[in-house]
Amino acid sequence: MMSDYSKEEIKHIEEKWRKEWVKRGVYRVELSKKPKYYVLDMFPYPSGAGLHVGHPLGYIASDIVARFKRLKGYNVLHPMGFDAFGLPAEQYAIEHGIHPARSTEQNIRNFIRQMDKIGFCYDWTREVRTCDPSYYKWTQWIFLQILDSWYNRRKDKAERITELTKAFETEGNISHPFPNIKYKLASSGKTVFSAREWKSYDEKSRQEILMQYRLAYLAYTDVNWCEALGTVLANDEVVNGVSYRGGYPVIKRQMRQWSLRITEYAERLLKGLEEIDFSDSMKEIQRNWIGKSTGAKVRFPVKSEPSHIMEMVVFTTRPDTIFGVDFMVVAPEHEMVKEIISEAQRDEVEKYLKYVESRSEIDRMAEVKKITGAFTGAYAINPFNQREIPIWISEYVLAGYGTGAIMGVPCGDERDHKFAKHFNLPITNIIGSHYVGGEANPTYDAILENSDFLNGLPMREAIPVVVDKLEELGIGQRQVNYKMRDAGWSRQRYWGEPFPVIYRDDFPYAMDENDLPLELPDSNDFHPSGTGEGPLANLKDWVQISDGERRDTNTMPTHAGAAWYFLRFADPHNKKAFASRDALDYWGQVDVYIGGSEHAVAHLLYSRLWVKILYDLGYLGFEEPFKKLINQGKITGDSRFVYRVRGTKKFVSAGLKDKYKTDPLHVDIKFVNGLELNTEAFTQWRPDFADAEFILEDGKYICGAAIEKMSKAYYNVVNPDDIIDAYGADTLRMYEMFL
RNA sequence: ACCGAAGUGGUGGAAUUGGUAGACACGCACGUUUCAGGGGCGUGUGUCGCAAGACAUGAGGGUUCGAGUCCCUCCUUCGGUACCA
Repeated sequence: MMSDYSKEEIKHIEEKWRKEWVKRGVYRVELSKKPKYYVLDMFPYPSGAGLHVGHPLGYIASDIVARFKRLKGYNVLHPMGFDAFGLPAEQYAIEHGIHPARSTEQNIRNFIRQMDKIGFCYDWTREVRTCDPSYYKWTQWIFLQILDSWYNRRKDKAERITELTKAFETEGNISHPFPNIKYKLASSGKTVFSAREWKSYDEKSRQEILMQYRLAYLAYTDVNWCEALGTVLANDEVVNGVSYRGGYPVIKRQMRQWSLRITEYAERLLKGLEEIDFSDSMKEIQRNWIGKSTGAKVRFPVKSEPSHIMEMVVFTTRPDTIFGVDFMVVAPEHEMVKEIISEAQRDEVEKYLKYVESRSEIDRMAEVKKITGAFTGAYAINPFNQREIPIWISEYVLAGYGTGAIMGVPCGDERDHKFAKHFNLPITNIIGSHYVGGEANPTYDAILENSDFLNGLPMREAIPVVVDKLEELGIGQRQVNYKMRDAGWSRQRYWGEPFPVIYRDDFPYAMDENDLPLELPDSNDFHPSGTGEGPLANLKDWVQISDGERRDTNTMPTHAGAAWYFLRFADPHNKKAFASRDALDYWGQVDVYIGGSEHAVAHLLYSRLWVKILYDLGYLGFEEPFKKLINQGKITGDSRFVYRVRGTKKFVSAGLKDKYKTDPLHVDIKFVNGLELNTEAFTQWRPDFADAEFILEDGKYICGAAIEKMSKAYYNVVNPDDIIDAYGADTLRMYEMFL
């Protein structure tokens, strides 16, 4: 069974054939008359740590599929590339002064070396890197196409902005209302305008209006701002409301940023799931993310001390419970809050707002048991029975979801119930014996009581009755709501694609396509500007083009380059287009896509979005990028522990550890043979172990063991290089597949 | 907290519809082999017990003649929760 070849011979043979493959170009593919097959791995982020044996798990599987299909006579596209923009390279640059371009280049070289050793049959002539100007030229180009588009709800597809202006010139926006229902015209305070009005607007007003429709648009959105560090932080860098580095307070701050109007595609992204072969759990995750719910929008008049004439709008999936509304809750950030506070409540509300500012969204959702809130002093009027309902603010209502306001029905909703109990608000029971006071009952089956014209109706049947009534009285309507929000597309970072726009009079205009790529300017200062803008703001000469012209100082997120790279592989060297239509038509969709389930929402949704937009605009013949998705699973590591006697430098062998009070410490598996620790190597590992003493059993130090996820932090990583050196590439491949 | 997935020997995992739990393999132990070795062959290997046997599929309940599989409650781990990739 086992070959009689030595390590050196194995190495020699493998190297010889790898060179031969490259020399003969055996894995190069071209367009042909043969049927095609496209096998793709999710391209890696080239981290400084290199590949560990977990990475190749999926790559080996796809390699086997590619080889199989090739032998079956298919023309197989099996490329590899690098998702090379990203935060870690930038942080590395700040800490070590090494330009991200250089560290990224080094890391990629190491990745390729490691992958080559494993003997993958990639067509390296097709390699793409998202940080390469010849690649991101087309990322920027696609962004400009998105910027130049709007979503025509009547045709249910994206169209060019010129189509919209044509409509405005003939009939105003009557057929195409503002996508954002909260938006009102600055000039009139209205939401509609006529053709005549449109023609009377100046350039800036027109652009302002068009911005409300564009699929890529500028708007004020929240960021995590850390005053002490003078920078915007990723959610990952914020832990319990303070910065991960340094522990400084972090607050939310509004910044003018790019967003993609992915919400316009919510329904199509949902429907598209039916025709693609993803696992049920994957589809479930995407469905939940999109979060479609049907219900009604209800308008309540508001009675407040400042006595503005106003109303508030809530979205509810349970309009049948409208007579059980005992309070209203508005998100603390909601713009109406400041207009309705009564004098008596002002101090309390402001104190509360200060508290909320310090809380991350995740904290707000996570700590549901902790009930907080403040009464505004204002009241909403139930439109059916004129009952006065107190309006509260509370962090459990999020501004971004629905209308940012809810109606509180304590007998039917557990969170509302806890809120009412906590603040001693009266609870109206509309479901009779289904509610006994201990906890809420979210049933649909109860017969309604205390509910005026709905009395005696089962709740399920009451829903259409009450919605019809709302529509009849003009105080509400049926409404489909999606939990998904538009995608924030600006990052205050250096290492990403610059936005190909120029600001004139503080308004962005698309750059000329012929001037792309807008290259990332060279820099040796990667520190944030301190003003909330990214490091690019430090490069004054680059930012300020002329007196009236400025560049955007943000860059795109890494999702941008990753949202279309599978298209570039079809025609990676094309200088005239992101890929030729011939190549796109031939290679088409990815037949099998292999990668981790952690990308279920971000990468996979953005890729689906970009493909749908390009399809709508006529650049593609298909609407879904990936026909079939396979999640490859994970490799666990076999960790080893030593046991330090608490408060000493003595380490006790595993068999004797129960005789002492000990703390387990991970020890690098390099120093352990089976379970036996190489104590000499261990003492040299770290300075603080240099004078370690060992309590041995049978003359040996035996380690503890556990199976954990493979991670550098647990010192249980296995580098594929070592396995290949010891056993050869085929052994690694077979072994991983056997696992 | 919410959404998703998963918990079966030392390990990877079998057990297609509710019908012999642990197939197959890795590892380990012992033996064996003109046996360099990480090779070959054999035996053993869930736990307790000398044995008969009893107990075992994250925990606890339930349905059933019969539950890893169905139902309820709970626990743990992993992934995601919108600026990590």
